[in-house]
Amino acid sequence: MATIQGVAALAGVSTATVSRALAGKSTVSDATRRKVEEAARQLGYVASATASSLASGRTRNIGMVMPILGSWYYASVLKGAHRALTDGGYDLTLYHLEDTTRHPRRRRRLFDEFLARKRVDAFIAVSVELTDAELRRLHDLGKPMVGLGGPLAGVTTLGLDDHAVARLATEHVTSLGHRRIAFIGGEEQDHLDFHMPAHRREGYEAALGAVGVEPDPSLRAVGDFTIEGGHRAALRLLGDPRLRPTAIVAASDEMAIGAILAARSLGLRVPEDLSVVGIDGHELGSFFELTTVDQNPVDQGRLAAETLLAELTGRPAERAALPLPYDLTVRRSTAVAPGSRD
Amino acid sequence: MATIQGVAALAGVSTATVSRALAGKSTVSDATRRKVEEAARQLGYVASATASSLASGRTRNIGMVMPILGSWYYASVLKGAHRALTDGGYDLTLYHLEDTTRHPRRRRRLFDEFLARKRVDAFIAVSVELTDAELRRLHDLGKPMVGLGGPLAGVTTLGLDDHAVARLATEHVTSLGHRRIAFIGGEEQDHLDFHMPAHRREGYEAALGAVGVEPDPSLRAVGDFTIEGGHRAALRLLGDPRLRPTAIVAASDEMAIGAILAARSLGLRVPEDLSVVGIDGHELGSFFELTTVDQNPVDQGRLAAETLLAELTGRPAERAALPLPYDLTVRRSTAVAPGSRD
DNA sequence: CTGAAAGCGCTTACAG
DNA sequence: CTGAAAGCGCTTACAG
Repeated sequence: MATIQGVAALAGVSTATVSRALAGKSTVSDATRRKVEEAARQLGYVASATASSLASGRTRNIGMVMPILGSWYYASVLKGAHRALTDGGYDLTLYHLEDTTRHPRRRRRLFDEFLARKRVDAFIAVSVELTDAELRRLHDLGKPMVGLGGPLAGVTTLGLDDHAVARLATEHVTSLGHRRIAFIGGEEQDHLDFHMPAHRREGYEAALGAVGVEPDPSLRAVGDFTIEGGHRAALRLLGDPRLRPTAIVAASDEMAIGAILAARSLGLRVPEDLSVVGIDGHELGSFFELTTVDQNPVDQGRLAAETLLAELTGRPAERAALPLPYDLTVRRSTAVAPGSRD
Repeated sequence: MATIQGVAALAGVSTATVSRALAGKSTVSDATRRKVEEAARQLGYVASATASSLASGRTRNIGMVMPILGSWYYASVLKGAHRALTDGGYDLTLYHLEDTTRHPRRRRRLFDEFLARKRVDAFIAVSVELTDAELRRLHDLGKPMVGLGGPLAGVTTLGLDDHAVARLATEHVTSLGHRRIAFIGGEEQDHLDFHMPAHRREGYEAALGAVGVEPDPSLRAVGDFTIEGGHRAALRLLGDPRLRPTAIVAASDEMAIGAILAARSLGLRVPEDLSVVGIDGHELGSFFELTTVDQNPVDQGRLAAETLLAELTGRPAERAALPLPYDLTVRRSTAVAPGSRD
C-alpha cells in the first residue's frame, strides 16, 4: 500500500503539502491540491489511521460502551450511533461493560486495559451505571463522553423522562375511559438502571391520580422486560374474571406483547375486552398492532453520536441532562373502555 | 497519562526494557520484570495502542464487517465474536457494509476510505457477498480475513450447510409420520445471500424424496424471514381446510413463529393439528416452544473470531470452507402426525 | 539480559 | 503557499 512518501514523489511536492492538501487545509493552492488528489487517487492512498493518530493526537475513532450486546434495544442504538459516526468520518470501536457480579475480571480489565489504550477520542456510554472508582478511572482518561439513558456525574447525558413516558401511556388509556388499569413493571431492587422501573411505575400512578383513581396493589405485577415475563405477569392479572382490569400498561413493549398473547390464550379479545399499551417502539410492535410510546432507539444512538461529535469539533459541551424525544404511536391494541360511551 | 518514559525512569531501566517486560518477552530477568511491572502499576501505565501499532505494525484490533446492524442474528454473532476477541486481548471495530442499491456511496466509501485506513489487523466478514472489484480491494489490503456464512473466493469461510439443516428439520417431521408438509421459504431471485433460500428448499425436498413424497407446489409459500411474512404465508397455506398440511417447515424461526400465530388465529392447535419447525435457534423460540434446528449464532461469532486469531498467531491458514455445527432442539411445536400411530 | 538508536508514517509549528 | 525538520510513543534489530 502506498504511503505519503509515494504520493509526494508522484505529485512532486513535500509530504507536508500532501498532508495539508488531503486534509482540506485552506493554505494549499488549487493547482497543488489537484495534483496531490490525482496522485493519491492513482495510488489508492489513504492516510494510515495509526500514523495519523500518533502525529495529531486524534484517532477519529469513538468508543461505544454497552452493558448488553445482542438485545434489540442496544443493537438499535448501536446502529443509529454507527451511522452518524460513519457519516462524520469516524470509526466505532465497541466495548462491552460486563456485569460486576457475573464477570468482575472482564469488567475490571475493560477499565484497566482496554479503555486505557487510548484507541479512541471519546466515548458514548449507553445505559451504563458506574461505581465512583470506575467513573474516576474514565475521567482520568481525559476523553469527552456522552451518556445515554441516565445521569452520569459530570457527563453530558441524554435521558428519557421515564415518569413522563409512562404517564403518557397511561393517560392514553384513561382518556379512552379506562379506570381499572393494571401495570406490569420491573424489579425495583437492583438500581443498575437509574431506577427506570420505579420512575415508570410512578408515572403510571400519577396518571391514575390525575383522574382520581387510587393505585390498586392487586393491579400491579412485576415482569423482567421479556415477552415471557409479561406473559406470566398478565396471566396472573387476568386470571380472576372478577378482578380483571380493562387495560394494561406495560413498562416495555416486549412485556406488552406477552400480555397480548396471555389475553388471547384466555379467550380475551384485544382491544374489545382488554386494551394493552407498551413503551419502547419495538420492531415487533407493528405486527402485534401494539399501541406504544416510542422512544426510537436508533434516533437515540444518532443523537448521542451527534452530540459527541459536536463537542469534539469544539462546540461548547453542555454538561447537562438533555431530554430525549418520544411519541405516542396509536395502533389497534387500545380502544374505548368496555361500557364507556362518550 | 503516563508514557513509557515515565515507567522507565521510575523503574530505572531503558524504555526498551519496559517494552519487553510488559510484552512478556522471555529475555527479561525476573527481578527487572517485577520492577517494571510495579512501576507501570503505580503510574497506571498502559501502552498507547496508536504508538504500539505504528512501531510494531500490529494494531491488536479486528474489523467486523456486517451488512445489517440491529437484527437478532447479527447482534448475536457480534456478541460472540466480541467476547472471543476481547478475551484474546483484541479490540473490535465495527463496519457496516451498506446495500449496494440503496446506499451506493456509503458502500463505496467503506472500501475506499474506512477499510483502507489500516486501523485493523484483519477482518471478519459476516454474510457478506462482494463484487469481484470489492473482493480485490479487500485483498489488496493484505489483511487476513475470515468469512462467516458463505464462501468467499480465497478466504477461509465458516458456513452452515443450509441443505442439511433444512433436511434435518424436515426429517424430524417425516419421522413423526407427517407427509403433507408445507415449506415457507424465501425469495430466490436476489442472490445476495449465497442462495440460502434455494438450498433450504432443496433440503426440504430431499427429505420429502427420502420418504417417497413428491414436492407439492401448492404447499410452498414465500416469506421474508420475518414473523409477519411467516404469518402471511401460513394463512395462505392453512386457509383451505381440504388442502391443509399437517406440518410446516419454515426456513427461519421468525417465520415459524408467524406460522404458529397464524395457526392459532385459525383455531388450529399446535402441535395437535399442526406441527411447526423452524431453523435458527432464535431467542423467542423457547417462549413459543418452537422446535428448531439451532445454528447458535453466538457460537458462530466466537468460532469466526477464534479461527481468525489462530491465523493471526501463525497457525497456517486453512483457506477452506469449514462447516458450522447445528443441532435439533425439540420443543413442543412438533408432534406425531394426526391419525398416525406407531 | 540490557541499552542506544533507528524507524514506523504521519502532522504541524516554524521559517521563508 | 510550501518545505525542512521535529516529534508523536512506542518496538525491535543490533551490539555488547
